[in-house]
Amino acid sequence: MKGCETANSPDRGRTVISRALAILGTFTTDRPQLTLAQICRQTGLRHATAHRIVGELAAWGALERKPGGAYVVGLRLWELGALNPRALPLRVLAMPVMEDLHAATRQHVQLAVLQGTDALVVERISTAHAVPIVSQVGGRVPLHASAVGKILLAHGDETLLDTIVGKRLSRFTPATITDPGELRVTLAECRRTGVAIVREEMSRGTYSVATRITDSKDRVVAALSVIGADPATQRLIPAVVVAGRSISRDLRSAR
Amino acid sequence: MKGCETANSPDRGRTVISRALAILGTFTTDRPQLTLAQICRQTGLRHATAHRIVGELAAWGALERKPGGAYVVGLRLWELGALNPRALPLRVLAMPVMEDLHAATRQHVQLAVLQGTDALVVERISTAHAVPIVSQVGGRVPLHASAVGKILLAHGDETLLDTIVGKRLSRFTPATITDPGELRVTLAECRRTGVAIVREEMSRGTYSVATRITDSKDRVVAALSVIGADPATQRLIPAVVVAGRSISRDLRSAR
DNA sequence: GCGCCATGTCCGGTGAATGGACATCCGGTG
DNA sequence: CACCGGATGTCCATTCACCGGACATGGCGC
Repeated sequence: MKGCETANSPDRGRTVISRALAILGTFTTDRPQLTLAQICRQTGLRHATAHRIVGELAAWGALERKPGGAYVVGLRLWELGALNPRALPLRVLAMPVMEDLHAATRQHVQLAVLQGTDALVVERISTAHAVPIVSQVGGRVPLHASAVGKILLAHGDETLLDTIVGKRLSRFTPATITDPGELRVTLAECRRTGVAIVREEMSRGTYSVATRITDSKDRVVAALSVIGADPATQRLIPAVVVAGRSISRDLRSAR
Repeated sequence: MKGCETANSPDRGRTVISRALAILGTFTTDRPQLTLAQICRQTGLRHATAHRIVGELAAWGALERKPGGAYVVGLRLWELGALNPRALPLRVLAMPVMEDLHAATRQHVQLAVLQGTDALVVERISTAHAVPIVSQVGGRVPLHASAVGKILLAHGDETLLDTIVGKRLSRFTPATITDPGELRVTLAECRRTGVAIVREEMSRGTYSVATRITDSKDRVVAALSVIGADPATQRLIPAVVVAGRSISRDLRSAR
């Protein structure tokens, strides 16, 4: 490999594929549907170009056109995404255990994996009467302020931690850890105990505990958490750990 | 110059995007991971071309490289696919009701939407002790031999039915409907009653009933089914209908 | 009517994509 | 160990698909 890491950042992509991917990248949870004009503005592409690319993507099923004329991500992409081993296959294994954990605790149960510099929520079981929480399936939560995030960060690459710290630890509540040193101590604790505890660090009135999920080679591939409304949520640590190890075991025997 | 069409591909897509999509399209539930060489064989692309495109897709996160060298669909695509309104958002609304239906019946519960000429299973709740079934989340089931499929087909475009009938109705069991006329009668019945009943038409020993899920404009957007092990599964029709209407109502108020 | 904006279509110049050739790395085999 | 077949990775001159300015269409409000 040559020193060719200057590929993407300087300007917007020159290759057709990068443009197509840029178009796909404009779709987010906040903006799940876009018109052609919006896509043009977002990507900076000429409308003729965007029109052609979007047309091709839509013809294949990567995008779909709604009656109004707006585009949404196509079902075909969902189908494709379902093949990712850390998403749906993991979920299929984890779901029964998550149900058990939910039944035993009556609290939100979350499953997340590492995606870039965030934790991606792959599955969640909620109760209508439990604490309202912001996260959603398919959404992201910060690594330094969530229980699942801390687990993933603690077992992640050293450079990942540097990246996270490097772009400053954003504050959500007074309890959010924003000091790099303090974060490192906390993460070391996570590695030692295998458990992460978060007390109102992401939003007031929510407490959560998380544990790791490992694959057959003992690599941490996901994190499992329970989210409650009071500090006593800590008492659920044993339940979470049991569930986490159960999923890890299923994962081991499955592959 | 042009004399290089060689053997396999008469006139494959010549645009870059179509090639990239062709590469993505080679990933299926049967072949969730592929090496570069396999991708080349599948798509008929030169390895230099595939190498470059795959590299670009992987850099963006549409594909991921496993330790062994094989590629899998990237988590970023799952994240994108989660934005499709007929996939995850629908699922979020349907899930609580599906749980209820599952609790009340102790049978498999399935949610499917129309994708091309198949029914795509978007969500499923299973029990370890229930009938083993072939379908899986992210997988497809035939429109003419499954309960969810019949519902979707009955309310689909007229041309869709022509297409399905046109490429012959494949037989899975002696009970599978393979006669176009008989199928049309069955579908008319589905439209009239709002319920589809399937008795061992897809696999022996499985019986299922399905109902439709409609959006705020009364368009059928999905189908909900319960799958049991004996003909008495029909007694669950009222439960399925109630659940289906409940989801439809939630769908109406949500958007 | 008229302007405004979004979408859709066309065509000539040109630079990104192609694919043949070469290089490297690995596991199997005589 | 030398050899081989197959897979991955890299390079570069040729050329053809892509780009984007320009024009056409269609809806909406004034």
